[in-house]
Amino acid sequence: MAINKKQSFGKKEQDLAECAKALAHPARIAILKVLAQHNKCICGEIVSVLPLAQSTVSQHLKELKNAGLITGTVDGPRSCYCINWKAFEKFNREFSFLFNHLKTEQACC
Amino acid sequence: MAINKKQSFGKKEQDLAECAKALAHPARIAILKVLAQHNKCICGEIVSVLPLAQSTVSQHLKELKNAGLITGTVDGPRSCYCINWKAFEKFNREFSFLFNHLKTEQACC
DNA sequence: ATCTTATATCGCAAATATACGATTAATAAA
DNA sequence: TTTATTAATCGTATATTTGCGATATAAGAT
Repeated sequence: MAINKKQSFGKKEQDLAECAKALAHPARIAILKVLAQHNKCICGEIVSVLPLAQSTVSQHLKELKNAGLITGTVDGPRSCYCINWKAFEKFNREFSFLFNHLKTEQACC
Repeated sequence: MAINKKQSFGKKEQDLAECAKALAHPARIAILKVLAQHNKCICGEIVSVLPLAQSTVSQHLKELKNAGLITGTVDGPRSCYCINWKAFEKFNREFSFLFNHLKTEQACC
């Protein structure tokens, strides 16, 4: 694109969009699902479950971490990721807050 | 990318990701916010509020409509968009459902 | 010290998204 | 019928994302 216009929107809009972007790929949804089901540190199991190369999974994990949706600690040759439930709750809260005006009214089209 | 791997994931994951992708831009969040505040059909007002060209806004509206998050009817020289609250509720439901395992437990990292 | 194992990072190619101006389409107004 | 007016679509350039193989890194095992 010619210019990046994202900066011209409010911080809330940018943050929400950023978080949504992290969720905008089935691989990352699948990763989160695995993490949620375990709800404990798991390591290379994610790669074996997903139909993607190790490097690709690592990249997706990095994006989820950057977005704050998961936490991760490196522990030598293996690392450990967990869901950051607080971030999810925040996302849900912000998300609802933005749109919870007049929800009961009927749309006209 | 060489190959599109999105198809190798489940339908639920794909749908959720698709919906998240529609939310993954501050302009579209801003559009939804405006629509939510009005909760009635508004037309060119969106263009005048956003810092984007008319054609760009139209494209964003199209994406939101494709994702099912808004409804739109063309009415001659002006069109009319509304939030599809049902779609939002569904998104919220699916989203929570995917991750509501063991939410109360503490993550380990 | 070398080998193994698990994971991150780099570099690249291909696909998709973003943004705009120009054009088109479709109705209302004159 | 001609002339606005409003919004969709087309064509396009540029930016970003996706995905992989190759390589690097970091610790444990031998």
